[in-house]
Amino acid sequence: MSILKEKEKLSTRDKILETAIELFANKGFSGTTTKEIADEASVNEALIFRHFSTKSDLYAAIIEKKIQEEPDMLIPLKKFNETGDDREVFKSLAIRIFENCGADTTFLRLLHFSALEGHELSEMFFDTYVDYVNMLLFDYIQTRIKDGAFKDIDPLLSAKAFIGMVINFIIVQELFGQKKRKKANTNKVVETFVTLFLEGIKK
Amino acid sequence: MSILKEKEKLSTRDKILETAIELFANKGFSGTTTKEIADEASVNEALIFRHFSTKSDLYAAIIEKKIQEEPDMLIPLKKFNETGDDREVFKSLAIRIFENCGADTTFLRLLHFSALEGHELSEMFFDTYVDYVNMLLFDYIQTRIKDGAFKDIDPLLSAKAFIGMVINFIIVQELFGQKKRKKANTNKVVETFVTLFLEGIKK
DNA sequence: AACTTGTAAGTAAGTAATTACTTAATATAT
DNA sequence: ATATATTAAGTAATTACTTACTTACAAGTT
Repeated sequence: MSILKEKEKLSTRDKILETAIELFANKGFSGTTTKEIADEASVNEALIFRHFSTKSDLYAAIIEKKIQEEPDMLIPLKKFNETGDDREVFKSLAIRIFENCGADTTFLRLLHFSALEGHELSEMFFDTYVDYVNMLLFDYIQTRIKDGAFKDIDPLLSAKAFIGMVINFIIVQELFGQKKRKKANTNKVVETFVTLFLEGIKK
Repeated sequence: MSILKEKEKLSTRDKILETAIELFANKGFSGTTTKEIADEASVNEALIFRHFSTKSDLYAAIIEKKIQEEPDMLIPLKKFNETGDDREVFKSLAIRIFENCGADTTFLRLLHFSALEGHELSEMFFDTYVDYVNMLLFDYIQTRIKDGAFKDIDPLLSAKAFIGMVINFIIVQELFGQKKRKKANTNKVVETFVTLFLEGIKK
């Protein structure tokens, strides 16, 4: 396995972390045992507790790591002011979200498990991603309303509407998605959502 | 507690079921112990296994029960043909979804936990609710396109877009929602979403 | 009424396996 | 030689689930 080969190069601590990320994302916190993590990482179980004092600490370290990783999902939003093309802005945002959440379910599953299982860092996790995207898009929409390009509609709700269309589509496909269900053409989905939204909000 | 008083009237089997629903919804399958269920239901732990041969069987019984309960979320969609008012149709659907998912998080949490934890009945659970609503709305939109009232846009994607806006809003508020975060005015949210969507899809 | 019988409801105490976590000894590297 | 990495073998507590026993209650027979 290429994954194993990569892991052999990693430090013990990182082997534990990477394996734990996979397992916690797949089975949640209480569904994952420390023995399982150790076996999967080919590491003695006691080493987990040498690096992280408790199982909860390991979980917290994982979420903190995910929080600190600059989510490049947010990059296109920072270039908002540079372009005047609404369609391009919303398209690139949607595509970024698809690439970030759709390609690998680990992130989405981790985020959902942490919320459902009520982890203390779940709130921060959520704020870093979902809330932050909402605020950036909120700013953009507000500006375009002031420009007179968009209708005088609640900018935060509009932002949530657009994000909701995209995110929920991905969640249904990736989190609830069955094997048999065929994946949709991302480009067509994005085009349709952006058209629908812009036709609805443009003056 | 009124809940406890109600439970006293229930049969042992129903006491177990109701308590298990609460606990599985709050802490997931692997996060809930049979002893916990027994204690919370004021029932001897052995009785759980008299009624359900395994913990998994109990979980399956719960999901099956939820699946069989006619979801009244779907009622307004069946009256689609009776009215010609698009705005009223989408508004009543959105309000229904808010009432069904927003009032009590039990259902949403159960649905999400079952998907994340990969329960065998999760797929059927999903189809009964999410997929079914999608199909009903898909039919309506398709009809309105043929009527010439809506643009010639992909009807399934449009349906998913609208449902996505609403559902994701509720999920963020109820599943990820923190105590401090103030709940939005449901009516305003629905009005904004329906306006946005209809302006986008109407010819 | 009294007694037997059958069946379901309920319980206390146990099972073996697994849990998160520890300890104390050993290997390795500097 | 000193510090660090790694390990086998433990710990007490908890897990899902079982066993063997008692109680409750209704039906049938005398």
